[in-house]
Amino acid sequence: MLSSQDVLFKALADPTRRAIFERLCRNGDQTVAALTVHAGVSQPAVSKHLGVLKQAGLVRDRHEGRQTHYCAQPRALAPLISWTSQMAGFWQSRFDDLEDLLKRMDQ
Amino acid sequence: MLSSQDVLFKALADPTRRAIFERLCRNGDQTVAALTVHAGVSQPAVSKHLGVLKQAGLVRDRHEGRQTHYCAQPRALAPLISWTSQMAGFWQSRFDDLEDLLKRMDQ
DNA sequence: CTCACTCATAACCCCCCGGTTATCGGTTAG
DNA sequence: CTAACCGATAACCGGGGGGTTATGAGTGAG
Repeated sequence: MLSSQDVLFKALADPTRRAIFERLCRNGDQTVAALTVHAGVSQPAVSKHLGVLKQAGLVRDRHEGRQTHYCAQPRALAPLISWTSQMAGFWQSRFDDLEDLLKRMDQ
Repeated sequence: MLSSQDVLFKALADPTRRAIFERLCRNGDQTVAALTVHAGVSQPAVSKHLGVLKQAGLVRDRHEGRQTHYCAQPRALAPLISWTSQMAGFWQSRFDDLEDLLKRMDQ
């Protein structure tokens, strides 16, 4: 079983891929050619990265004639945010428990 | 140059490593042996993972006799949270711009 | 002092992943 | 219709990363 966090973290672990996603978030709709210009890698590489991002639900594609436009789906970041806040939450709650314990000891 | 997000995403991209970090967040201080029991991999593998997490600032180690205790540092997740909210923010601002444009067109 | 225990490091292996070039299917321009 | 363009797929390659076993450094127990 591979969790949704796993897919997201793996998809965003690569710098090139993260840069592509970032660009789509900043500047909105982009064709593959436009993304390739700034990616620093070949067009097939960009296509592969877009495939991974699409599998992770981070982008959507739209065909328009012979071009393919991609756009970001930041909503897909939700599980990631959820996980991080959960981690921070666990830590906080353990801290609260300790504080609680200290208070009870104080009485 | 490798950004702090890069280190964090790469560190958390591996399921075994994420599980170790998660356990440290949930249950607090753990020795290497204790972590190894639940990790599903050998002790040297666990040590390597802990090394990566430590490099990323996600854990701290404390030597106590011949044992080494590790504890989570969820504060290190900050850049990750920052990045994700930034991505969502860009999207939101572009949305706001569009709304703004529509309002101006409406006049 | 010696032996057992805990963890880190070394040395090695294999597979996955990110890159490349070559090519193909689909689409539009001329 | 033909030729050029756009993007995805195929086939291949090299490096890195996660796994293992073996061993070493440091500490505590007896």
